[in-house]
Amino acid sequence: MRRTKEDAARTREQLLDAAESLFLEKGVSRTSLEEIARAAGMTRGAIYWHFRNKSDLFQAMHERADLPLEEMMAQAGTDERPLDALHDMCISAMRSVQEDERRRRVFIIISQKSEYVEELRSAAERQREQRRGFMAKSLEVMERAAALGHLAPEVSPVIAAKALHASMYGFCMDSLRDPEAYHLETDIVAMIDVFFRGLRRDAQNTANTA
Amino acid sequence: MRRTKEDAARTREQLLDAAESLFLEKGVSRTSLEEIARAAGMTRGAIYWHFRNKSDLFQAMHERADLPLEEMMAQAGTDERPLDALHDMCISAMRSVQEDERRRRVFIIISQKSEYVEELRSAAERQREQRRGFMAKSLEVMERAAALGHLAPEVSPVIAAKALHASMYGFCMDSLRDPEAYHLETDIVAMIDVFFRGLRRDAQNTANTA
DNA sequence: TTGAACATACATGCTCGCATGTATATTTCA
DNA sequence: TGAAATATACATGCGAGCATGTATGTTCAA
Repeated sequence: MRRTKEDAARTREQLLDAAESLFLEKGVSRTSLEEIARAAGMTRGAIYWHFRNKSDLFQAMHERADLPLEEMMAQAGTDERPLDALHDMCISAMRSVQEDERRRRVFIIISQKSEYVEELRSAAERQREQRRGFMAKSLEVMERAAALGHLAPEVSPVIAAKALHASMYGFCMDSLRDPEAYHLETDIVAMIDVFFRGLRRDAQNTANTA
Repeated sequence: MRRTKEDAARTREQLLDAAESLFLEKGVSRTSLEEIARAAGMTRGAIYWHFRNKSDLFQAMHERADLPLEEMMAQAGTDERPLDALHDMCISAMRSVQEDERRRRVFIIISQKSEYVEELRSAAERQREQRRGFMAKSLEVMERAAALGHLAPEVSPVIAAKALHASMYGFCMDSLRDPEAYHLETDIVAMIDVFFRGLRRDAQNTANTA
């Protein structure tokens, strides 16, 4: 009954798919490994072969839907119009969350269907690191924007960076909770525009936000 | 062993206190009723006397820390400077979350330590209603602000209301995750200022934000 | 003395982790 | 090259612990 390497890799993916569906539906803690295995057409033996335990499985599911924010940020860091680049990057990020089914589901799971306590400590720390990375990068961008005189003088780069993260997080959460009410092109983009309006020195510095 | 009514009421509060602590520490699903009872110096019998089950207990804990957003909003609705009133109301709300220990803990529990699935369905719906109420009220305020010409013409009231909720939610979540980095007077107020900068027609309409 | 406010006991059901079984790939070596 | 040796990819079974719910005591205030 032993499968080929490709079969095994496929099994692994199926287990992750099943976990994703069940976590989304019933929550992480209320989903048993038995259920996951059965949904994937396997038994628990398969899970214990591919993953050490439930936390490890969760972690793998999480990593499979990772959003490369750091890289997207890095690009904005060198642009001659930092705020415009950041603005576009935010839209891209929101788009990737809305359009990538898997990513959207995993985001819902980590934000609404799991409890961040001992068992998922490493996952929580991972998210913490991502936040720190985002903050650090966006702070760089804001400081460049300030140096170039694009940032409103009454807005400090640190506050701008913190506000950016909080707002983007909020946009993301609200749109996940009520997808119908947050259409990307009409709502999300407009909300991001409002936010950046608060950051810029004046209207002249605003790029074409058609 | 029968207590007086006051004793019983106190027992109930102690049970809720214990649940709060343990939910925060270990997550809702990983906390057993046995643990809660013992932490309160009781047994599970006491819990089943005061509450129907775990969900009911959770609900009670949640209601005990309710934030009267609706009422706070209603006040802003009649002000002659709607945006200023809303601005101040946001700061008040954030302050009450930061200063009320119980409210802060319960907010962390509902946002990070619980899974919104079947068992907590009613709690989730309750939060949903709160969001809707907040949205509706803030939309009214934004429409008045627009009618008075205080809102920037390129910002629609609907978008303003949606952005307000998302941003406030984000501020709240970030400050709960990393309280040290979000001091109310220096950081939170400044972030709220940035947001309202994006809403207003121009600087002249800004109140004294000393 | 009755019923409110608990305590205690028990039945039931689940889940995890591990240990072991087994059939098939894959490798190795003559 | 081909068959033995071994690693791989699971399936199955079992025990132990734990959580919930309920049923039934027990005690004391009113």
